Amino acid sequence: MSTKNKILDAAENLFADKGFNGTSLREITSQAEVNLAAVNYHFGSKKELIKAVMSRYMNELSPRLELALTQVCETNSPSLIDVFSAFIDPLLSLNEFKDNGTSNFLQLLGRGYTDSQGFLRWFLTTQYPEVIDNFVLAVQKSYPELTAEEMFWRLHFTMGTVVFTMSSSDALIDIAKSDFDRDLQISDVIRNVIPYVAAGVGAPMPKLG
Amino acid sequence: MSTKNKILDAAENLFADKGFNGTSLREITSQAEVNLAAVNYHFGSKKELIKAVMSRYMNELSPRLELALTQVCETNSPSLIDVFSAFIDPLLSLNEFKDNGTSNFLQLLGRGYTDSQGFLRWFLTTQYPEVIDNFVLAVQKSYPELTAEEMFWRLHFTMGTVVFTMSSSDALIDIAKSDFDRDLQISDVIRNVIPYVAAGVGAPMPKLG
DNA sequence: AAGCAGTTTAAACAAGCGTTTTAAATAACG
DNA sequence: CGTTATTTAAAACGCTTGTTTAAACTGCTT
Repeated sequence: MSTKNKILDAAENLFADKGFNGTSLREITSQAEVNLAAVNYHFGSKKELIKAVMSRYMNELSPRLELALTQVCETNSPSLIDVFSAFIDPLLSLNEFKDNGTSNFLQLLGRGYTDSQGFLRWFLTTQYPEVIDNFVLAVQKSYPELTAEEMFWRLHFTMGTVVFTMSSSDALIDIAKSDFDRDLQISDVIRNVIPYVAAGVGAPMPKLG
Repeated sequence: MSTKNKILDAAENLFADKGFNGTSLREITSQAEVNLAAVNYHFGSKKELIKAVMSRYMNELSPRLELALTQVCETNSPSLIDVFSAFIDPLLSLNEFKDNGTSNFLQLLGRGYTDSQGFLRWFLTTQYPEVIDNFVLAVQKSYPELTAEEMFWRLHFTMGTVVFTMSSSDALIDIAKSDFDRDLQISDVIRNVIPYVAAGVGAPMPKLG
């Protein structure tokens, strides 16, 4: 395995676990068993390393997500459950791409929105806008009465639900084990959250105030 | 104003804005216009300062929330909208307690769940368990079919929605202004999120798999 | 007025951070 | 094989972090 990939793998796991600010380059390089200077040699800076970690996933996920959402749009009358369910397979496919891929990616997404004052949000929305566009189109098709403004709010609420849930999914899975004696995985958490966000996005439009 | 309170006020604003990890004691003391060592003198450590900032709000909020939720439980057949609406007044009352109180508190809550690897979650759930208990009781009253396990998940999803939304509420309000020409405040965001979370928690129980 | 606890101050501490620099080792290629 | 380019290695850089120290100052009581 190349030094570059060893760094990416170690960085990904540590970032997901402890956040970007909370992970030092020395932790990364010592877990990757490479020299400290290798990060700056291969990636230039910590910030560029973060981008590289995210890009590796986005480049894998983005086309699959685009395809799945396009297919949903082409069906006759997709429900919101259908729209959100379109995320399942592309997300779970990240597990074949890499161990713990799904979990890591979703946790990284969560970190990126709260750590580092939104620079990752900027990065994702400017580098991968078509993902959001496709998603908005799919939701519009299944809930045409939703105004653009309500849509904006509800999509952001959904982002919050998913991202927050995933960034603490390890703790949730632990609690589910101890409190309800359930052995769950990240895929179960994803399937669990879908009815929730679908109902949230599908809530009736509030009366005009 | 006492040094202690100057520190608490400055710390609160900076923590809400940049997170706990992202804020240094030197930033806090220079904004508070007190000496650096004053933090350790009055609070002992940065961690204790974080607790103090949160406690100041929780001690204000907790009894009001308890009262409001108890009152909802006493009504005949409360809807989930009623339950979540019970949060509005207690939360907005924090604005009288302090400028930007509501916004700051909710953002701090969000920070506390993602920064610092969940120590704040531990602190809140162990120090203020009655808030959660009351909330669970109220939800059970308005949706008795919900199993304890489903309740656990949905309450956590809700926490995620609210906490994430609030931690990025400033950005959301900016977007609402530029995209939809709306001048919103934190109270509008709260009112906006209620139908969403109420619908999410109220989603039909999924079929047994 | 002296003493004293409570508070504030400036300075220093040790540790960790991202990054850079140096030199040595390795690989690629004519 | 020899030369050039790439990659690794160890050390140091300058800076920031939370915390501690010891001295100075404050306002109050005896």
